Amino acid sequence: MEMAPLREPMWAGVATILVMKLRELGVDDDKELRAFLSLIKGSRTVRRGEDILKFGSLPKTLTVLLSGIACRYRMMDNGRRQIFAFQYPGDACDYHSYVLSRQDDAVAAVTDCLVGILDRDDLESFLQEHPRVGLALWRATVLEARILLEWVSHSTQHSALERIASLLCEHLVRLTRSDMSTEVIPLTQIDLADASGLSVVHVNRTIQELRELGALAKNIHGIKVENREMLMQIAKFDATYLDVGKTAAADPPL
Amino acid sequence: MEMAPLREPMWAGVATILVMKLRELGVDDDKELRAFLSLIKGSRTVRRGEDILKFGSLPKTLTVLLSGIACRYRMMDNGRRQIFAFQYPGDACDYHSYVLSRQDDAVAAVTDCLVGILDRDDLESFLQEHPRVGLALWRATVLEARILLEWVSHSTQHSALERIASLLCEHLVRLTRSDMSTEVIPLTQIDLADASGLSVVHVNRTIQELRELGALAKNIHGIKVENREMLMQIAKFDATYLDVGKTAAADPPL
DNA sequence: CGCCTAATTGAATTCCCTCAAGATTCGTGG
DNA sequence: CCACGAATCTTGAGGGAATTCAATTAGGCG
Repeated sequence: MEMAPLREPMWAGVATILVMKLRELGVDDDKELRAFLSLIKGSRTVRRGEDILKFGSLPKTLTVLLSGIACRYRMMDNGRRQIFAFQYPGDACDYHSYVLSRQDDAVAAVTDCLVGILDRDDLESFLQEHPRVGLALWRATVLEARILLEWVSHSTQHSALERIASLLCEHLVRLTRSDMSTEVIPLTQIDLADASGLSVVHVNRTIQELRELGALAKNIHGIKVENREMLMQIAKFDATYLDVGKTAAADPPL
Repeated sequence: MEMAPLREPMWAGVATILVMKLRELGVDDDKELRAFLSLIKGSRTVRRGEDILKFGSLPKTLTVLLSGIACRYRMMDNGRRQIFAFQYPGDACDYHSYVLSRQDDAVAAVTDCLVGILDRDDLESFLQEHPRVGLALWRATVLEARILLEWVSHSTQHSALERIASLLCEHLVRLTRSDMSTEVIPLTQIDLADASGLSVVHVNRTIQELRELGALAKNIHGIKVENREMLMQIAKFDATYLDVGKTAAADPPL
């Protein structure tokens, strides 16, 4: 499934997403940004449902998502799939395996995806010379961990309605930020079940309740948000956990 | 609560724990290790139940745990406490707030603790010059995230018995590694409830079940492991998630 | 047009929660 | 060293949210 070599690589336009991401994470030196982009050695398309990274594979590369939505997951003993994180354009797929040299979970394409490939050793020496970029990637890891943490607190203390609503809000925000259509949230109810830890049956009933309440559109297959405000309210959603803190703490009067 | 200035600071002996930790995380240069230790500017004792770091505080420092057990937590709307992570000697208390400049959760002492304080700016410039240490701290963050991830997968897919057993196994391993007594696991059933997301009542019943099964000691107040093997088996415990991968992938024949 | 995946519905069950009251232990000060 | 209050642990009963199992319907795609 190799791409034909192109003079203008197909990810040229899409690289701006990576730049945006790194800027958000605190890399503000244009030279560094460009240098980082030049680490991308190739790209690969992955169709919906296929694995981007297999469980247990030895990582000689780092993979970044350039377009589409992916998820990090693991198959449990009982045959169910547990999704730990969703990934949007600009997110790296396998920070964890990069720093731990171990691939303990797999990454799959939730929609059709385009991914970029960086060489592990290239990146390593790059980070030696650009510790600021290293810090940025570290930040990205922590942000991902924060999302997981948010899920944990939701899953133990809140009702299914709130949890599903939360999950949908998160995707709504991340879709918007990635300039993707928010017309329909491109997740199946099975995806939602695997991510929330609820059964598919109950996810279905919850979705129906959200439709009944008017938060989601009725008579439609797929998940379409009808009333964004209402959904946010049901989820008691607060998007700050998705961001690097540019709040008060960032610039204290020191 | 300032310490009297001592010629031999009381954390002198305890510093070896930090060195061990950093070695595990891949820092093998003795000079770097020593330099890192010299960043510790002071220490502080915190009594069981007190906060080490308050929610929302502006971090000008990084705090490392030198002895005792601590936990990262957040108070939920409904008044319950959700514990996200336990910390053992050598662990930093607030990586997250360090890289995000934001303190979104609090840290409390589960047992009496001694913590060391590093200056934020000192550390920042140190990391600029020692990117390898930065990578090590990044690794530590990822390891912490891995533990959380393990909890997530357990909490959705497994029974209370397995979950509590898992939690206990984790502490057993971490106590052992920190050269602390494993006679009694120094957590209350309330701590376990806050960490697992189960109700105290149900934690209690689960503990009793574990006692009945012979995994925990009977007729004892506090939690004492009677049969380590059995507990591991009940939890289907696999400790690899607690480690930096020193497996096959770490030294490929390149 | 037919297959496969996804969505939907119903019924019975189970695990865990809440509420509420007691028993036990710990820590602290007298 | 003992006593008292506070925290922790224990026990019972009843209820509810989400699960499992099983079957059916609807859509998407070749």
